[in-house]
Amino acid sequence: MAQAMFEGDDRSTPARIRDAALACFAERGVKATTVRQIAERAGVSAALVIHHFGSKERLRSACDRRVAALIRERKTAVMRSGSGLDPLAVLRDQAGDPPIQRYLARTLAEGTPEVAALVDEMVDDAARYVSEGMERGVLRRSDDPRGVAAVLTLWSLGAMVLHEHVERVLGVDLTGPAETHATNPAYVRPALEILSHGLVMPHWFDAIATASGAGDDTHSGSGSSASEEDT
Amino acid sequence: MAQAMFEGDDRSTPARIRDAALACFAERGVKATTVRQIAERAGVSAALVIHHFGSKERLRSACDRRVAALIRERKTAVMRSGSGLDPLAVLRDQAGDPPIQRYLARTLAEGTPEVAALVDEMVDDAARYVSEGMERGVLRRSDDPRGVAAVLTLWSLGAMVLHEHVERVLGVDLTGPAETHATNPAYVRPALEILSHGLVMPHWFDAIATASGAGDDTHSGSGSSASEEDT
DNA sequence: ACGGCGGGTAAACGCGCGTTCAATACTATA
DNA sequence: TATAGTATTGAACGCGCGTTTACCCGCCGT
Repeated sequence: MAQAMFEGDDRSTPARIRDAALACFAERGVKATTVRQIAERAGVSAALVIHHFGSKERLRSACDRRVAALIRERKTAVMRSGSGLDPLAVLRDQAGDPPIQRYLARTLAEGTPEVAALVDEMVDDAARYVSEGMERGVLRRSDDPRGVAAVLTLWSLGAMVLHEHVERVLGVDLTGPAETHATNPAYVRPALEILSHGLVMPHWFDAIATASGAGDDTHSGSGSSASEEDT
Repeated sequence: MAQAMFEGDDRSTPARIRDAALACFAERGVKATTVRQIAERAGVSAALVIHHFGSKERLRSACDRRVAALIRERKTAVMRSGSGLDPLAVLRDQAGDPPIQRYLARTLAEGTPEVAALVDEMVDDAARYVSEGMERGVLRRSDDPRGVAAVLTLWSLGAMVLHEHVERVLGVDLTGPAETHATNPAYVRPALEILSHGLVMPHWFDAIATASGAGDDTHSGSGSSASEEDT
């Protein structure tokens, strides 16, 4: 009874239940959400939730597919508009309701096949966009454009999963609406700095790369000490 | 009875229980782990687990503190050895047992105060190391060294949380022992490339930065369209 | 010898979960 | 109007959870 059906709610009952589940999963996580909570939010009985979806697990799967569908739908528009480098751009401006970003932040680490497929698609899209950017001279060339795209995508999604820490450390809520963080320098500025100018000085890069064996695909063990690499 | 006590196990019973819980939490997650599973793994009864720790939640808190302690202990050694730029370096080489990395990967997104404090410390350490690197001319200068360090740390930890996706996409297990991935080019190479050479060409960086408002701390709204920025 | 005490346990308790069931309200077709 | 079928429900079921209880046993000080 917490959120009874509005008169003008034209969604079907299964759709309303699914959206209620989506919101609950996003707020509390899947395991911490009970079927009764979902039912209450959708303004129906717990029995009806099971009647329409068979089980909580299948409802969760329906939510996964719903999120994937919404993102795919939005993706074409975003890529057409030209900012395909940023996987988070696809997630932004989803009008916050249903809360897709928080749902993904909760689900990305849980390893469902639907989400895995979605991540794979994001990497593919990013790879396409990175390659294109390199050909057009916007991005620096690389031997491994797909690797670059993958790392880029995973870093972005990782930051989204850790949004709580990002907010505490930098004061930026990555799961909020775009305008609250897309122009917020606290996160964007350092990220842009790193991605454009780079961080390590070129001279030192060579030393690090050869020492860690990453500068040579057919590297020898190099028997190095504790000196490590990457971020 | 799955893993009864060895004769030569000199750990106290509470310590054995805590380590068993650590392993279970790392493998299955906290909510999915039952007190009885922990008890069985430690070779004791479920009642004894509660007797020693009061509740499952306080046992979990003890695990958090244990992990934090192990990392802090290792930290000084790693920083002394000179590779403080990489927060993952601190997590590596923990001898895999107990599985600290997987525990953190599970816990980083769950928002306990102990882990939050640990992340804050990692950011502080990275900030110190980044500033030092800039002064020594190893790293490129920045107006916001702490922001750079924070983004770096969060990207690394995010990749660790998404280790499952990293492994599927790039074939690198970030939660495994160091030698399996520290020299694996699939992840390290693109990451190093981005961090050293940068990605976006300098000429384009200015355009992006001003368009997104990140190039100016006292920026005007710029009323931009869908064109976004960052990773 | 013995009493108490701390480590340890088996059994049970109560709760809340996902799910099932039998019955009711509603709607459309014949 | 009768009938079939679907949407929806309250109540209950069974299970497994975290936790509690009552009890046991071996050791140590006296």
